[in-house]
Amino acid sequence: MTLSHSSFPDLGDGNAASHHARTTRGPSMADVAREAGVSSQTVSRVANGLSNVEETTKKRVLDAMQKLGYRPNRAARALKSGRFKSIGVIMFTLSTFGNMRTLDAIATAASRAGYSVTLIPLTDPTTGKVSGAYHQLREQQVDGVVIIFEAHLLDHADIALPEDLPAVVIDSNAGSGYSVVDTDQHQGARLATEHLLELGHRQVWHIGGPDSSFSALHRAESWKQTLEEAGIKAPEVLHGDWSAESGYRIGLELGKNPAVSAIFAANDQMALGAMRAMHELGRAIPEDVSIVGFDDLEEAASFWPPLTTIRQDFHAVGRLSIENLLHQIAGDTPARDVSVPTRLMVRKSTAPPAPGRSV
Amino acid sequence: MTLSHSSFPDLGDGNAASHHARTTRGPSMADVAREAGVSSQTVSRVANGLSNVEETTKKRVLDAMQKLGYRPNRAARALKSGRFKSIGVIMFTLSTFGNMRTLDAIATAASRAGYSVTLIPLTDPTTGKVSGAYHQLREQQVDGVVIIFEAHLLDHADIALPEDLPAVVIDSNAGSGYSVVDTDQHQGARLATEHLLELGHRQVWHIGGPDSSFSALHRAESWKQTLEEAGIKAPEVLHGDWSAESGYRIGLELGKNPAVSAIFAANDQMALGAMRAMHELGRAIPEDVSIVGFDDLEEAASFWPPLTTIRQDFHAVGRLSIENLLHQIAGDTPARDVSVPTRLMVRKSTAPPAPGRSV
DNA sequence: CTGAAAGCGCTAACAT
DNA sequence: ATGTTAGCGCTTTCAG
Repeated sequence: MTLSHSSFPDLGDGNAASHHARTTRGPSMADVAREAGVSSQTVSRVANGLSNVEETTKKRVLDAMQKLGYRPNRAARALKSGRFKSIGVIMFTLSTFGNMRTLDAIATAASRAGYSVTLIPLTDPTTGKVSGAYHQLREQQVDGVVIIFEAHLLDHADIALPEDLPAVVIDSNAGSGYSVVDTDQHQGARLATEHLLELGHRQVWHIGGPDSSFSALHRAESWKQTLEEAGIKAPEVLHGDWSAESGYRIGLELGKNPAVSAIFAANDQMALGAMRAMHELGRAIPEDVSIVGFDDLEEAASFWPPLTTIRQDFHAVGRLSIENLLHQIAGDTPARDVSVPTRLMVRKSTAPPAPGRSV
Repeated sequence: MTLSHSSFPDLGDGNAASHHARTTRGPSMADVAREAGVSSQTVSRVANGLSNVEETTKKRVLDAMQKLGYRPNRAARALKSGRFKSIGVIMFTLSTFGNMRTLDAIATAASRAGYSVTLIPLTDPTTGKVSGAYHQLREQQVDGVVIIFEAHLLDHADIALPEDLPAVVIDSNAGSGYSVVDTDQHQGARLATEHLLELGHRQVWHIGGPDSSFSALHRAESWKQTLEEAGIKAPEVLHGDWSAESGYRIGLELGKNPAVSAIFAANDQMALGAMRAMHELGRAIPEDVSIVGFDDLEEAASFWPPLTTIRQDFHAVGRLSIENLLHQIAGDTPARDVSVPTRLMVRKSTAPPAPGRSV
């Protein structure tokens, strides 16, 4: 592996040892134009891939660009055109598995389309409050934004976007006026619940996310509905906070009740916590109690026992968000709401109930 | 929760229903200047917080800004000044816990300093190859870059940076000419190994990361050295690929050997995989074999049993990178290399060896 | 198909 | 302490 500084093609001399860095400017269109013996206009046309340039001229320009190592100046382009080839990502926290997967996909899809991605952290680190996103955005110079929600952090937040700024929200239920891209929470929760029911369990308990989260809400709703369609009255939702710790706490309660044979946790972390509780309580998984998670973390297959869970396609969510946003930027009207299906991953944490153990 | 479009302060009329969005431009310095009855230069001075403006004038300008809802145009500023108030983050994959945590800290620290963060995905998604970072960067308009390494992906990559571009590399051993900020891998691995030794284990096996990774290399070196200092000849390193799956595979081998009573895995995922292997093999943790990880994932405390591991302070790594980079951008010469210490988190996966079991 | 002119919004350099 | 001038590198508009 090497990692080396390389000098600029057009600079043979030593460093300026100046105080403020980045004094160097690369070649401009004018330089290329001079080199190629054309007007800078023509260079611009070539740079933007416009059609009406003769082949031979085009080649001359391209050669000149190559020779000088020309790179367009985005600032100048933005200043003039009002477009930035940049999309902003507004998020509250990066440190969740789903968000980072999604961001990864966003970055990849955006870069493929020639857009750069700017992170816009919304919580003002100094005050801890959500601060004027609106103003931030006017300043940030982006052509559109993707908003990744952490609903439970948002109770008191108004995110007011400039009216003409294309936006996509990644979260179910974002409300008025926005394109929404999200995992199909309903379908996922139904898959999980039906799996347990089909195994022969007569009741399924649910460890839910915080009740301020829309994803959590939808998963709980769908779990309840699936149960009711099977003629089962759903028990109360036990609300965790997505953390393994909270799943552990709730799992301890649930585990003490011998009637509990099947648990659907709203994410893999809480499922992990619940499994730990069962281990401590001496309840065997899956013999005594079956557990299903949601997300399919990388590690879920290595939990003990390997966790049956619902796989979310975060990559698709990210990719489709950008697709949608790019359409909006181009002035098209894309599909308003996009729902990404999930898949049930059956592993070792679920099995039919032990005979005579369930209610 | 509300999420609403808000109209521009200076626009009362309806939408233009135009094709290409973002036709609206906010008020410029000239507008503010007119409103306040001063020259746009004075507005610029106020906007940049320069000292030499009279209080009353300053207030007039501030009021005008407020009234018009003025926001500076970064593109114009960048075009003129050659500085962008933006830092680039070059990374190969977002989808690891550590990288994400680090990125989070970077975004926070940068934003606090008034810098925005631009993601620069280095692997060209279309070709899958590492493509001209150099050119990307010249185009991206950033004042500096933080490079987050995944060394094992980098075997054939030359990252050539413009010579005068401030840069910080997050990885031990990055080589020539760069500021390096990283977790103190040596200290961490020593902590882990010593912990096992102090418990009374006579030998410690090591599940290492891929041998193309510098972090993995350093952890392995330090493990070996610690062992040798205790008069123990270290066994061969078993190389995984950071995944839980690889830890499981290696754990299966290790577990079959009754002499193995203590394992140090180079990350928590591999430790998790090794634990799964022990469970399947019927080797009790920690009674039969002790396991130590590295990273301290959020979930590590909820593994079964809760994992003893080395906590990395990713947040500090991110924050210090930005600190260092900002110094460079300002023209100062910051500390060249920064090492962030780790902490041993003792949980339930380690214990003294069962009597008569170790070699 | 190509070029000339104008100006996007800002700041650096020089007046006053 | 404030204003004037010039121009960053590009694209848009209009002429040829």
